[in-house]
Amino acid sequence: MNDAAPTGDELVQVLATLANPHRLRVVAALVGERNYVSRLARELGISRALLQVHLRKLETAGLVSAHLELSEDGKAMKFYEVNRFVFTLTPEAIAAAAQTLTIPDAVQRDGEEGSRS
Amino acid sequence: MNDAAPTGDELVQVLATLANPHRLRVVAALVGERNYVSRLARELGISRALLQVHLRKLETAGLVSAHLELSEDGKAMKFYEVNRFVFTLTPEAIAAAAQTLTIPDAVQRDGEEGSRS
DNA sequence: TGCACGTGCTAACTTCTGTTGGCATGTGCT
DNA sequence: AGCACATGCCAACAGAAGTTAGCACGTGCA
Repeated sequence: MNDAAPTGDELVQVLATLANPHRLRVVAALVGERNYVSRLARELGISRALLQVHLRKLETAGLVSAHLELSEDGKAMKFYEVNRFVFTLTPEAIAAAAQTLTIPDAVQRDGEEGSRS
Repeated sequence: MNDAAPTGDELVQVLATLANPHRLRVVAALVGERNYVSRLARELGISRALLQVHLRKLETAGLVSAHLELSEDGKAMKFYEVNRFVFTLTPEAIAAAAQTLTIPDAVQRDGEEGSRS
């Protein structure tokens, strides 16, 4: 989740996760200000159910992380915060990542093995 | 298409475009080696129709560019090559981009404009 | 003429994703 | 008890995206 070359699949996942206005806003809202689900949903003006889905995707991609906490009045609240990450997208970086993509399904011919850097 | 802060919508488009194994491979195949559609399709092992769709997306996102050329034997061939681009993905960059996202759909109420920060 | 090779397009199917709404759980306070 | 607020999950729909197959057009060459 750093600047080191990500695998193709990781890259695809991160990009797919970030390629969504809602999730971009979620990340933006979380920068420098951790928050819990319900409140975040209110601030962003979207439903909790929807936000949860997006948060889950972000978390799965490793872009945000969550931890459950108990507020003073005993309520369980799930706080989210953004992780530090840096992804640099250039043709070369993509070319490198593409070589580590898992094979769609088929051939993977023989003379091919030296694949992994 | 450079390192300068992209708008939210641009970012979303680029990320969505790159968030696909096939398109990653296409970009990879095009790095340092321009190619024409039919040949590229053969090399990648995918159908021309499919490749065309992906190439179009890549082109729309500004990641590759095409120009029609006539081969020596008079055949019209469409050559593609990758554009130079650099996108740096960090929480902060995303936060900045998110602010320039076009409104999802509805209200865009009046007192809303100075919204952020 | 017929084949090989290049281009482009579109209709149709399948699969994935986003989104909503409802219902369940739990707590503290009046 | 009833309300407000927190969490979680799931079924269902709508729409977007990926993919295939087939057709059109063009050229050069045996």
